[in-house]
Amino acid sequence: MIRFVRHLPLAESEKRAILDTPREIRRFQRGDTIYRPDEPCDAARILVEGLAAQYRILPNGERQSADLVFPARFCDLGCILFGVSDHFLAALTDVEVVEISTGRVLDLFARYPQIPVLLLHQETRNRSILFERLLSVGRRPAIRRLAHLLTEFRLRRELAGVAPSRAKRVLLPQRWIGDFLGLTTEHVSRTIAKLKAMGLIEQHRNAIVIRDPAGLARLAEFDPGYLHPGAEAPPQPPARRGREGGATVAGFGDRGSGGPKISASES
Amino acid sequence: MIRFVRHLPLAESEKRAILDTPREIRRFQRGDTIYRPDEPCDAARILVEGLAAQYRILPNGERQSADLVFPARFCDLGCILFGVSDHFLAALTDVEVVEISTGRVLDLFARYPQIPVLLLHQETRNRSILFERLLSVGRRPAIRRLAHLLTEFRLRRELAGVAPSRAKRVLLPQRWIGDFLGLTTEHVSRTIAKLKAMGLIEQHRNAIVIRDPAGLARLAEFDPGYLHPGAEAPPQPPARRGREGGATVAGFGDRGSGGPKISASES
DNA sequence: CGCGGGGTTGACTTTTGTCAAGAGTTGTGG
DNA sequence: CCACAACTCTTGACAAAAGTCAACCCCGCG
Repeated sequence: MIRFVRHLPLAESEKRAILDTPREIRRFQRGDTIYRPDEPCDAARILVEGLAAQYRILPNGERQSADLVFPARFCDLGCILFGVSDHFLAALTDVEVVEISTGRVLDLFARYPQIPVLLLHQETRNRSILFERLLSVGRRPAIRRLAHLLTEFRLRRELAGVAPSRAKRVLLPQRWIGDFLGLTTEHVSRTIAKLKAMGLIEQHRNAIVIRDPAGLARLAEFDPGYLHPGAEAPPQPPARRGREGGATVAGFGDRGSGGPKISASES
Repeated sequence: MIRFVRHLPLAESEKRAILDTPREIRRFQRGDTIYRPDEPCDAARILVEGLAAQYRILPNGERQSADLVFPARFCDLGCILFGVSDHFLAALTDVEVVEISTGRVLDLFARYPQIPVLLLHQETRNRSILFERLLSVGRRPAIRRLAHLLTEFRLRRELAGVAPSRAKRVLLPQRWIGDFLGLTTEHVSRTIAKLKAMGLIEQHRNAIVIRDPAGLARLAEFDPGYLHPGAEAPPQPPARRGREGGATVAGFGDRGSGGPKISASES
């Protein structure tokens, strides 16, 4: 149930502390709104199980989604740091969320300085992903946008440990795909049809299955660098101090630099 | 020169430490590329003077810009945290950048845990701003996009301490405006013309001057919440509890901890 | 069964992009 | 100090991408 803590790249003592922190589990079903920006908000929320999507709305009701939230991730730092969240969170599947009160989180920050650093990593990566989404929406034509989104989600699921075969299935209502890509559902539907006609994907019921990951990535001109693949999930044993003027920080030892490259085009 | 440190919401000892850290100043002129994602990168870069823009490019050369970098801000956390930066930084004016080697920055992190927390704040806000940009590009028509961008920049400059009258002048090539908004320069030009015709802005040479800030904000359906205005510049935030040097996270003292109960899942 | 929520399809509209030419500016060197 | 080159911005005619509206299909479900 709190298995998610195990996957964080933190030292044992830090995990201990998190596990010892009082928390509350809340469950939601697919389609529920987990939180909204206009509610008071005094707890950190961490997704434990399921999949959720962050989005904002316009006065006319149009929605734009920024990103998916995967398990073991903070849903909204804004809530602890600013006391408000700046978006809606929707449950894309049945979902479990852990809540830890803001006060306790800040306490953890103070006692375990590695935690803010970890979050800083995650937030920096989150911003990078968002930047890439903006690039898609701003400059790529619909078909590439879609190819890119599908490739990104597949890759992120793999990086999070999902088996490649499973990661090739994307189960996401077209309405949501449109909200990620800034497209209408009609256009999403037509675009999916094109991808299908090209033999890059197939559809089973409401799921998209990537048939040719490499081809899809090529069409998307996908460059995985922005995901900072090296910095992902693999539980990182507590680090000893690095050499060279402290080139590493405990817990994030040798992330990044020179890091492992993931080719977008594996098949 | 390092006046920028004074504006950071940190304790004196922390500012001292930053000031005592060896660093290097580099200067660039308008139009220069300050860094690119394909270069090795082993230092944190903090903008001291001037204005810069972060952008990514597509293989065909199209650009999408994410955000402006204002003075006293880190340009790219990715560089220290992951050893690569994921974007280009262009100097929009003549610019001064301070570089502090990654090793020393990580050392500062370790010795002054408030610093990562401060950066976490900034990065969370940065992501929020980026989210709003995505909302613009994905869902708002060109004229609102532009109105929104102009309003955002004006407001952010005011929040950073620029006099309102000065903040109403936006000096930004249309090429860049297009890169922020995902539009071509031709379309930007036409859109500016419309805003002008509506009496909301005027143009003097290459500068746009906001004539009717309220009207422009209204057209943009601008809601400033995403800027987290409370969390901005004011050097010493209100610490209601422990002062300076203690157990509280500078400026984030005690946000509501005694947890009100949350209602269970809604439908 | 009949209902409803996705998803699909087609005809048509609107927005934005493309291409091309021209007008202002700015800066530079002769 | 002028002339010209190099930008940047503007404008127009046209093309393409994406949106709108409306009907319809397909299933799963009560």
